Amino acid sequence: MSARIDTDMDVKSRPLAAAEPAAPSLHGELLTGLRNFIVDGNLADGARVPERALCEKFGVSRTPLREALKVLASEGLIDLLPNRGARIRPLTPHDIRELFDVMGGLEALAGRLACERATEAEIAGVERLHYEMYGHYLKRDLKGYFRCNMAIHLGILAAARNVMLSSTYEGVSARMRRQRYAANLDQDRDRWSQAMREHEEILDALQRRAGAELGDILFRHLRNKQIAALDLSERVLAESDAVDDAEPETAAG
Amino acid sequence: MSARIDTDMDVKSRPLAAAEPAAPSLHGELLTGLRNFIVDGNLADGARVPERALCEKFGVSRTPLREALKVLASEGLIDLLPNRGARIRPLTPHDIRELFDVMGGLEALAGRLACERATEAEIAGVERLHYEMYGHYLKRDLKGYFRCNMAIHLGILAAARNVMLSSTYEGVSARMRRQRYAANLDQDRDRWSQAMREHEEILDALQRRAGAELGDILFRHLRNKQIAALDLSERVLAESDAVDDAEPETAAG
DNA sequence: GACATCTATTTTGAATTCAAACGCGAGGCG
DNA sequence: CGCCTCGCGTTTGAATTCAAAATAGATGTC
Repeated sequence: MSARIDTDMDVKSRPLAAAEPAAPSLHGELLTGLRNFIVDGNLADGARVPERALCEKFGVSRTPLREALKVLASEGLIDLLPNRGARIRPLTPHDIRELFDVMGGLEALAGRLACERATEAEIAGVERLHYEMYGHYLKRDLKGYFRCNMAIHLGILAAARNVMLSSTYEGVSARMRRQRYAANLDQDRDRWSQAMREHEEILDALQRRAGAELGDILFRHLRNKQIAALDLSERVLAESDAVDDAEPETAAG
Repeated sequence: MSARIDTDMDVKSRPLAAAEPAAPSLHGELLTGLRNFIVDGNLADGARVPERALCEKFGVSRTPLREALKVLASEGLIDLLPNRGARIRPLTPHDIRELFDVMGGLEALAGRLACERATEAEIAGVERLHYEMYGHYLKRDLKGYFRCNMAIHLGILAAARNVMLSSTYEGVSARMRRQRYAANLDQDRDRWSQAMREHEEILDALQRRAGAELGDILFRHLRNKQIAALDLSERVLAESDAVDDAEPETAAG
């Protein structure tokens, strides 16, 4: 349980230090900047989004800023309460479960498509990263391990050659990135070696171009990550999720 | 060939008939209304989105309308060209392929989750719909068939109990709905009976709660739909998609 | 007669403005 | 003493305004 779990703390009280004087406001510049600002955790969970302050920070008036907020709300990063402004959307354990499952579905899809479309070079690239990651695993180098891990998943995503998948993935990824449950693999050796074994299977299936199989492995891989992450987050938050399986959801309105 | 393929025709010349005087503009009302307006095909592919006219139609000023346009652009329904306004985003065959694959991934995920979480009643509901659909198939009742088909897929989605999955699905679904390649099943008996057989497998796997298997079937089901749709769309458009496999996509920026 | 250039009008993007809703605090009441 | 109500400043949501960019039209040239 390292630092970096602050769910409600001082983060928000930071005076929004005036960064660069804001570039000439290229079309999507503001949106991206604002999204990064939020994803990077500069605002605490549930905190009000200070419209005024952000206008100054980004050097724009409220009109374009509110446009960006609307987009971020549609992406699920913030909540927009009528007449009560925007707040950072806090993720409940239930939300996290959902996000991991969706992520698992997207990873599975990426794996399947990658098996159909990856070039030999791309597969070789993943293989190289895999062994590099294995090295980090042996040395218990968590940082290097994570870097390779992410590169592998991004490599598979890229090999899937599907722009819409990539952008959907990026959206989900952004929401998860806000959390940073830097899975405590170094504490939990079993999980780490299990993850490593799963990665062996991933590489194997990719090399055999066994799409359905790879998809299945990737989904389960994410499931296991989810379990580890929730285990951690629940241990930390000790926040019951009673409402969880309550609402059957009528889906697509 | 039936009607309803108009890709470029008179649709746009419609004078934007002033509909209802626009409700009291509940928070997301405008956005939803505008999205439906576009999804329903009231504007032709590539057509300019007439800001001014829509303001009148919905009874709002340009500010909230532009906010809505930004959101729709982020959803991929329209393109927003700097200083040149919004246009309806036309889907190339390449886009359609991507959409179908993503849809397949989402359906697969829904199926997998449904196997974990569906109640017996929900499975029974899908079973009922399945046999009703089979009846329509025997009678060659395309309309009834489609209705049941959609209900089955929505039923599985609902049983997956994942709000984020549902909303992602809805987003993709909306983009596809604009196309309406009312798959010419009545022309293509082979495809129709193949689809019916696939649905037998879907029901079977769901009843056995065989998640991975159901996911696989659903993905392939969508793949086959994709092939049929593209076959149709390409036959109609005769539009080459040369750029297709060109751009490897660096994914997640 | 076709093409290029310059001007007027329209459209876009963003700031400003304005009314309504909210939230906080003081004062009044039970 | 605690709770409720009223009023004031602040914040929000949306219309209006304004400058810059683009489009269309007119004019001149080759």
